[in-house]
Amino acid sequence: MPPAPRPPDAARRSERARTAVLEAALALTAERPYPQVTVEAVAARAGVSKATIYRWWPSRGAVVVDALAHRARTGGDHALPDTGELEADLALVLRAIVDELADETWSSLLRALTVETLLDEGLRGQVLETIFAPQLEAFGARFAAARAVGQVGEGVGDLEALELVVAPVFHRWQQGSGPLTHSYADGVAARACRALAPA
Amino acid sequence: MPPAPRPPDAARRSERARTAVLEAALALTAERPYPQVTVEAVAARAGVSKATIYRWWPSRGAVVVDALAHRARTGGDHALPDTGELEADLALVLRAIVDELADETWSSLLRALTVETLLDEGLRGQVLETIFAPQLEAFGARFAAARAVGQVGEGVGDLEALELVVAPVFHRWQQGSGPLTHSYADGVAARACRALAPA
Amino acid sequence: MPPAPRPPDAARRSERARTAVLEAALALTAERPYPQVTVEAVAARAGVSKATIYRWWPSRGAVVVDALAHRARTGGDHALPDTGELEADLALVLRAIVDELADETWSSLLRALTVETLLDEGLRGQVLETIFAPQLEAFGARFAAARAVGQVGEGVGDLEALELVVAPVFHRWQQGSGPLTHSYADGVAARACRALAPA
Amino acid sequence: MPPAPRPPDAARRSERARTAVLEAALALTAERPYPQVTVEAVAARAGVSKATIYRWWPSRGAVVVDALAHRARTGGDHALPDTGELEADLALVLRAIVDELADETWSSLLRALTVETLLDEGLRGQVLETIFAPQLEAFGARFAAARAVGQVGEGVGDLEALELVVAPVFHRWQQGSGPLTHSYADGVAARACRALAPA
DNA sequence: TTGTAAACGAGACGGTACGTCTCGTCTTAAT
DNA sequence: ATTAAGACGAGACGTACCGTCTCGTTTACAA
Repeated sequence: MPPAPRPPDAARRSERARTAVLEAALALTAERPYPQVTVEAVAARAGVSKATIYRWWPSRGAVVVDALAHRARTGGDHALPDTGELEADLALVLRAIVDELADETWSSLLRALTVETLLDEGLRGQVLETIFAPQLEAFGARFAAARAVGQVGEGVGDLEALELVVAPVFHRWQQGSGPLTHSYADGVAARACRALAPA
Repeated sequence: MPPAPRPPDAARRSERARTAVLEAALALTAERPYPQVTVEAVAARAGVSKATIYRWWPSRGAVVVDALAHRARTGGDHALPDTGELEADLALVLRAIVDELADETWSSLLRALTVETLLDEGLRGQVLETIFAPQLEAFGARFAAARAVGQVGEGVGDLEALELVVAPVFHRWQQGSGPLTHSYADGVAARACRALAPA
Repeated sequence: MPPAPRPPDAARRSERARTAVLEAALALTAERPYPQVTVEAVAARAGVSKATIYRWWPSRGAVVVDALAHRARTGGDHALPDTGELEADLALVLRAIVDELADETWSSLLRALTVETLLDEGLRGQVLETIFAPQLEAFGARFAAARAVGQVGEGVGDLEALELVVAPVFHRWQQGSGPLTHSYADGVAARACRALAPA
Repeated sequence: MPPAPRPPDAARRSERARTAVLEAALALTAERPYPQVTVEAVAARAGVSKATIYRWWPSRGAVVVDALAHRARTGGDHALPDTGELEADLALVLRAIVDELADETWSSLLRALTVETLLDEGLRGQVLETIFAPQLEAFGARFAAARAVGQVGEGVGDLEALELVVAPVFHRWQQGSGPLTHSYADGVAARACRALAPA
């Protein structure tokens, strides 16, 4: 067995380097085709040596996921609106999502994130925890409120409800199978609510 | 302008080479991590020179998409069962999909396909036409029958209906956010039918 | 055991690339400190890929040795002058050597060659065969003629005689222990002849 | 102009660290291929940080030269034997040199020293002063005695005489052009004395 | 304050895969 | 049946990154 390379000392880590790498990764991912987002390019853009990147992240994908997780973390709360009308609230959220997906910057980032999760099981888990879970929690809170006022039945779990709401939108975005408009968002919200309504 | 490289003569194309490449691509994609499915490896496995691959396909992604499209084409019909009960039929289809996704071979192929469509706009369109469209048509036919017997309302398009049915499953598969079981498939079918039912 | 990487096919080797590499190696070695003569720099200067260099040479040292051997090979004959007077002939040769050693270009090349032979046993043997041996032969021929006319005794081998003549000069060059002038060359030739003269 | 990094205060220098570095450098140089004698390795072996080495020595070569100079300094006197017979005394010395060169440890150190002097002009000068000059002096003393008893002529300087004696041996060692035996040493001594003898 | 420990920027290392380009060889379809 | 156009295999090539390494410097902590 090799002498087990001692892990780096996190206490001595340069915050400057860390931030520069994450920002460079985001910027490059947003502005060029993903295959051109190489570790080399990130290092150059960040003014950091490749060794520093490999010291702290195992792969390009890990950097990108970390960058997006970092942005998600610092991006403020994820709480859904609650006007008392679930369908209207969901429509609002879906319209926002649709708008984001229309933004080429955001779209590029999401594509990159998706590619990496498809290529690396570990990263998928990380995305699940750091990005997906908080969103599920936010949706769960809203669904709980809806259940309390009888807008959602008891038989459907939060995860299933969330999928009902967002999966069609992401599916369409990923397939390019149809337009992503506000009216489409409204329709998805309406259908989801019909499916979720108590029997 | 460069002298425009004369396109190869399709009439003289070696069917042996073509088949070998597609099969090698499928086999490699199924059996190893996708980044290791290189053109070089496909050529070696197929007993074909790299030049031959680049003569007929513009990229690795194109080979993989072609391979899967080929399999889809020759894979028999896509018609959905029609027992008169939409929900039961959809549940059956979703169970079959869930089973396929559980198969590591098929799962690998789908992951590779997804990655390529995310990285190349053109391939996404190709997948849409050669793989997605036939499935949409099959679903559309079944939905039409369901509408005829009043199990599906008039207000929902085929595409939206299809998304309602399959998007949650693929979403969960891609995120790894929950188990992909038969009972889950049944639940998705049930919720989709509630959403689709006439008002 | 790894699958033994098949050796490259020498028949297909690009003479252009080979020549460019050897010339670039010589040029760089002549014009900059030897540690800066990297494989990377040689490749860049030669307009050749690093892979090509590594395909055909195992190390930087091998390239440099090959380059110098190539130059020695194509550099014309090594025959010593023969005026009948051994001492005068040797003085002439040593003056030429001293002049070469004074040339910074040649001096750089020789330094590099020496470094590599010190670091790699195999290269030392190669230098011995391709560069040293021909010179020994040339000297040997002259010594034989000198022996025939009684200017050199029978008891001294060619190798020992050669060392007597050239070792002091190279030693002084390498140590920097004294000036390398024509009169010094004359002195060395004179002393060597006294040592070689028949008893 | 940068704030001119104050040179370290030699008075405060840790003798422990200095000794450990020099000894580690010698040990490593003796026991492994020279390219693997890195500053990192020396620091690790010496139980000293790299920064400490770079504070007191400008380069790896300087450490090695310093280490060998140190050993030479503390290695006792260099006086040559004087039995009244120059040739016998020189033969004795040359036999000792040949024995040393046969020792792989010593040979490794000398190879390293030679490499560094070839790569760095400054180090060559340092070696000349600290290692070569004392030896020249020792030889010079013996030659003076030999001149006094008429075994060496007046026309040959000490440096030239020294070269005549030792250069062939080092030349052969460096080239690997022939065996380094005691009888070879005797022959070199004999030839040198013939060359040095008064006219 | 010195020395240690370790992270850092720089950049060469040896190597993989890319996509292009000769080469001969072998197929193929139009003479 | 012959021929010639051209697809084929093989594989060397220039390019671009990979992930690792060493260098020499810098920073933060310990004695």
